[in-house]
Amino acid sequence: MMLELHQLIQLIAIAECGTISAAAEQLHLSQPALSRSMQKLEEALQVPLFDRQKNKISLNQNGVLAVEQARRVVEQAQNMVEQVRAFERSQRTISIGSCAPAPLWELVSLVSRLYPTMAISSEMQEIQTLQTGLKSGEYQLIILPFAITEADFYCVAFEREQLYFSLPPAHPLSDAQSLSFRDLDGQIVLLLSQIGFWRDVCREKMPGTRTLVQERQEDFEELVQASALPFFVSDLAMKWSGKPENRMVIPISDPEATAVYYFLCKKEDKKKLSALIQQITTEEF
Amino acid sequence: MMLELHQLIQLIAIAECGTISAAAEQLHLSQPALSRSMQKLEEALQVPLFDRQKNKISLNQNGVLAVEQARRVVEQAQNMVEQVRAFERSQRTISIGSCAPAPLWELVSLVSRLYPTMAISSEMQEIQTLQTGLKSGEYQLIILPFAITEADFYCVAFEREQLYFSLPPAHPLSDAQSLSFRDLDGQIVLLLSQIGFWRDVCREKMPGTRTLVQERQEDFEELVQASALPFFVSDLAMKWSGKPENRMVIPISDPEATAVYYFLCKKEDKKKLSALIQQITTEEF
DNA sequence: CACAATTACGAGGGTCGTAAAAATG
DNA sequence: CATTTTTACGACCCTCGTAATTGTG
Repeated sequence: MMLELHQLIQLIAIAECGTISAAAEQLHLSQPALSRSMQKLEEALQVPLFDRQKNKISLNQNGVLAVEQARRVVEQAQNMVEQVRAFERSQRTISIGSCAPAPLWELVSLVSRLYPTMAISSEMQEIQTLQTGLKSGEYQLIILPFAITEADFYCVAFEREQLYFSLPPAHPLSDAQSLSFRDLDGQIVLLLSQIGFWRDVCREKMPGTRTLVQERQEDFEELVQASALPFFVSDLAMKWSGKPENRMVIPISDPEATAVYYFLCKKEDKKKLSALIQQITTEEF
Repeated sequence: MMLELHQLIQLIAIAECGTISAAAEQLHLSQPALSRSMQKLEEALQVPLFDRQKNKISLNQNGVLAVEQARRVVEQAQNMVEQVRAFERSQRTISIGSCAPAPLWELVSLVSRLYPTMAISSEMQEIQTLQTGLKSGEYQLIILPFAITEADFYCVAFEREQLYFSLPPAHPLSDAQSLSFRDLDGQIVLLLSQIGFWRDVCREKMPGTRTLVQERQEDFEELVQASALPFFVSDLAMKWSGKPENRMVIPISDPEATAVYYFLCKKEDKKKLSALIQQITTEEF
């Protein structure tokens, strides 16, 4: 005779339900089946767990202890299942964290082509979170707007993004060859919420600006069409989605309007990601 | 599908044996049965655990993690079995510790009459060990040669033992009415090894005496018959085993030759042992 | 060719559910 | 009389072992 997990789960159910009948129902099992199963458990333990009166059954002191112990065993087993599943999942997914949306467009497409069997999970996060996440293994690779030198990290330039103002033709500054953040500071500007670290740049360089932040892409598009408000575009955004219609696109001259994205991964993962790294370092962006 | 303990045990066996065949043999199982069982396990976990080459099987990374986790689960389960069994055993046994053999004769017989369903385990131990053992629950009741007052303990006098010298008639002191330890100090004395704290009394009161210590009762009896050496008896010993033949029995006058044994148990156990305590406190010894 | 793993298949053991019995409030 | 537990019994699922297949060193 062998102790089995399902018996422990049943024991716990009985402890929680009070009667065998109730527990059997909860377990989608017939009453007699559960009754016999508990007899088997007592047999396996070689210890009586219940006080049996013809009509009623209740845990004796052994039973109370056994339930307590069984909870630990079952918890440990559930823990095992979770851990193994999580590990397996992590084995076949590449988690990407980025400080901005644009690099993901290129990177996700690249990764999915190079590692077609892998699942890809990508998200935007605070720069600090990205770094600790890379260290902890939450991310296999991250995109930062600057290079960092850390012993465990491999770091290489990935691509460049240039920010532009998008202005309606009627806008007083729409014929400028170039503008700075200051030129539009104080005006109302349309913004998408999911723009990562650009949000911080915006706050810093245009502190007097009221921003209309749109959560949803569609709402943003709607407002772009309907309003004459300025907003931001970038070379990468236009490469992927095209130039905004009926708009003047004017480069922003501040150095902060140009981002160079760096690709980072753990050095121990360099081998696994070698195909990707090769692609990045050789490809022309 | 349900994770089961026997599958985890099998997984561990495979990890330890290296091949399914070897593990199957160790588990007294056929090779195909074990092979299928592991397929079921992978199904239950929804995670592949093995690298399968037509002819060879080996744990993959998931498998290595799973084995590690499985060990914990199985260990926890074994631990559960042990704990529950130990508890059950402790429930139906009364453990008695004594500083000397004589009180056990009466006490064990008393306990076995009063609690016929209980198993009795009795042993002699150092006084210090007895006290800590009572506190830790290793003993339900102990016998000490003195009373102690401790908050958690219930303490009551149990019985009295008076020590005698047993001398051959030809011994120079054999006609004395009474003797002290000093009177025989320096002579050779026969001793049984299992006499508990009397051994300490002996060492202290007769420091110059060489003792011939016999481990086995039969050897002791043999020497008693064959030699003319003095040895000890007590009123309780004589009550249970009779007077030694062809010997003079002479009381020892030192106060240390009289022991008053005290019965101690945890106050929380007083109720369980009430029948015994009633017997002890009312009975005349 | 010995050895290892998987697949196929029939036998047997074990567990299930239904039905019945016994006991209790 | 409803509720709860246990026993009895037949059905069925599941796992086992044997045998056969495939592949490897």
